[in-house]
Parts: sequence; structure tokens; C-alpha cells
Amino acid sequence: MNADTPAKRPGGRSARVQAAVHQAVTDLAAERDAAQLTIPAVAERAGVNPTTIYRRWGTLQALLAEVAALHGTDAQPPSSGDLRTDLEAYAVRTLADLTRPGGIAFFQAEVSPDIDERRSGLRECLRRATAGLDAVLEASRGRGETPPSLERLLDRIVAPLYFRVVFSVPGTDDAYARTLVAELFSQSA
Amino acid sequence: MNADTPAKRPGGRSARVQAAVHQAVTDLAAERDAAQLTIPAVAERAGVNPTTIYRRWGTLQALLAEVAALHGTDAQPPSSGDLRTDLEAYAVRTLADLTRPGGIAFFQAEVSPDIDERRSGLRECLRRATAGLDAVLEASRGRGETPPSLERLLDRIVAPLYFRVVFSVPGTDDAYARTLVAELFSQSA
DNA sequence: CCGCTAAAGCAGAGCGGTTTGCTTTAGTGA
DNA sequence: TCACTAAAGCAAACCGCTCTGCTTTAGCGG
Repeated sequence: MNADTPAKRPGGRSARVQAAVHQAVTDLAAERDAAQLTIPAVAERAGVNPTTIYRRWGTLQALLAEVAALHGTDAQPPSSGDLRTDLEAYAVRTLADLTRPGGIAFFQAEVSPDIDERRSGLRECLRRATAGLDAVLEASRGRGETPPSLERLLDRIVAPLYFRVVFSVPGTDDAYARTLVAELFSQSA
Repeated sequence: MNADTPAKRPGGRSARVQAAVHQAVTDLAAERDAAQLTIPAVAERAGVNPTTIYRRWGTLQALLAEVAALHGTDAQPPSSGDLRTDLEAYAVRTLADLTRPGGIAFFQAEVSPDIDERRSGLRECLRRATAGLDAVLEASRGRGETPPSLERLLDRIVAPLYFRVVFSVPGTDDAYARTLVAELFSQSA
């Protein structure tokens, strides 16, 4: 259930293999395209036998999902005292996550699997993407404010960012990310 | 260059094969998931030798792109006299395109290829998606109006639709599609 | 330090998509 | 109608991902 406690024998070797594989996935996702990101390729880069990956993770999607989950959790939002500032930071950070080399690869991996797998995989992907947003909203509510709904923020901030990154729309930079937040506020003001 | 004029011998058999393959792709995309949508599968369904598809289209992405292009062009927008009505119709139609069985498969196909291919493929995909929007905007300008920019409509209408369909967000229906347009107008009003 | 066993390594088989050389079919123009 | 040839069919080889049985390594508890 928990990736941090691999059940039986978390000792040195398993941990080393896991770390090497995670690193290999991150590296390869950054330098190769999605089509060349295969389990044998990851195994070779990690200096590990492919069989090990097949047995521990089963599918490439599962492995990518795990690595993506680590990426999502290691960078906790700083949480300032202002909703707009928080949202801008979130937007900029999300854009950075998506545009960094291979950042979109994990998103691709989630979109590709078959329908049944897709549901759970995308749930997780969406939940991870919105975790930062939830934190921002929670902080806002904690200050007695009534922030926009999560759905609204998805529509107005996250969706445009994903769309523009996926379609490589020019001019999709930090300033644009902040503009998305600004438009949201100029409307409700 | 042009899919409608296959260069040399557009006669009966080639046309039949092309039609059978296109139909097979459409059918399989609707009933199978992306992972099972392979060239051999398409060939079998179309009653055609896989070699033929490999030689004529080369890759599955190219084939999917061609089929998607046909889908995009066959349904011309009706074009009413009101911008908001046109946009609502466009939003509902786009949502229908994305949510119909296998509708997202073509989008997946565009996201998957390697980076270099991706650029051109996505350009085409985006151009196709925005062709209907362009027509709506052109009609609006023809009436002497000053409609929102294409970028704005992408951010506020198209992006949320794609995002919600890809992530299977519940409650993404026609009413929601119209709400996106409504919010756009309530803001600028 | 030693035995136990989970986990990694290894070799080989299997499977399916892809490629290739050649043959056959059938549109096209004379 | 007939020759020409583009395009489809066919069969076999190829290649790379995946799976399986077995061996080897090394963490862990006694």
C-alpha cells in the first residue's frame, strides 16, 4: 500500500534498486521521448535486471505513477498568507512541473493506459495535481475567507496550463500563469 | 501532401482499401482501448493485409491523424447569427467529439509520439480543433463585432473541456459546456 | 556467526508488432 | 483489348518487450 514501506525486506539492496530505478526513470523521461521509455531501457540505465522491474512494478505505467507520486510530494507548497499569492505560486510551480524535460511524459503515461486502468490512474494523477490546490484553499478557508471552488480553479488555472503545455502553445510562461490568476480575481472583484 | 489525392493511382481498389481502413480505425477506436488499437488489429478488421497499412501510412499515429482530420472536416458548423449561440454550439459539439467512444483515442495518439513528430502532429490537431472556433470568430467579426481572442476562448472553453474529459471529471455535460460560455459573457458584460 | 528466505540475477522461451523480398492483382492509358 | 505498373497480398525473417523457471545474492533474525 505504502511505497515507503515495501512490506517485507526494506533493507539495503531493495532500497538501492528502487532508488536506482527511480533515478533512471527520471533521467530517461527527461532525455528520451515517451516511445523510447521502456522497461528494458530503464533497467539498463539503472544497472538492474529487467526481470526485477517486471516483478516489482509489473507495468511501466505503475512505475511512472510511483515516480510521479514522489515528484509531487517532495515539493511542499510554502503557503504564504495571501490567496492570490498562493495561487500564483501554485500556477507557476505547476507550469514548471509540466514544462521541465520529461515532465509531460508522466502525464502521457497516465493518458495512455486502457480505460479501466485509466480511471484509477487518472484519479491519482488528478488528486496529486490538486493536492497543492487543496492546501491553498484550505489555508484560505482557515483565514475565514470563501475562496473559489476547486472546480473553478481547475477550469481557470490548471486546465489552461495543461492544455497549452500539451499543445506547445507559444508564450506559455510564468507571466501567463500569473495572468490566469489575475483574470480570475479581476472578474470576482 | 493531400489525403484526398493519393498521388498516383486513386482508382477503385486503393480507395476501397483506404475507406475500409478508415472505417476500421473508427470502429476499433470506439470499442477498444488505445493499447489494443494496433496496425495488425486495424488490418484484420478492415480485411486488409497489415503490410499495406505499414507501407501506405507507416505509423499508427499517421493513420490516426488522417482519420481524425477527416472527422474534423466532415461536420461543418451551422453558423447562426449570434456569437454566444455559436460558441455554445461549438462547445457542445467539441464535448461530444471528445466524449464519444474512442474520441479521446485520437487525442492520445497525438500526445504519445516523440517530440519532433509531436510538434507537427499537435499543430495539426490544434489547428483542427480551432478551425471551428475560427469560423465562429470570423462570422462575429463579419457582423462588425469585436469577439474575444482565440487564445482567450482556448483558455476558457476548449482547455477546460479537454481537461475534464481527459481526467474523467464527473458532471462534464452539455449544460457544463454552456456554462463555460456563459461565464465568459457574464464577465465581459 | 549461521541459517532462512525475500528479492535480484540470469537464461531461455514466447509472443506480437514490424520489416522485407517477392508474387499477384487490378487500375490506367494506349 | 492489351501492356504497363502502382499497389495489395503473402510468407518469412527480424526484433524487442514480456514472461517463467531456476540460481544466486544478501538482508535479517536467532
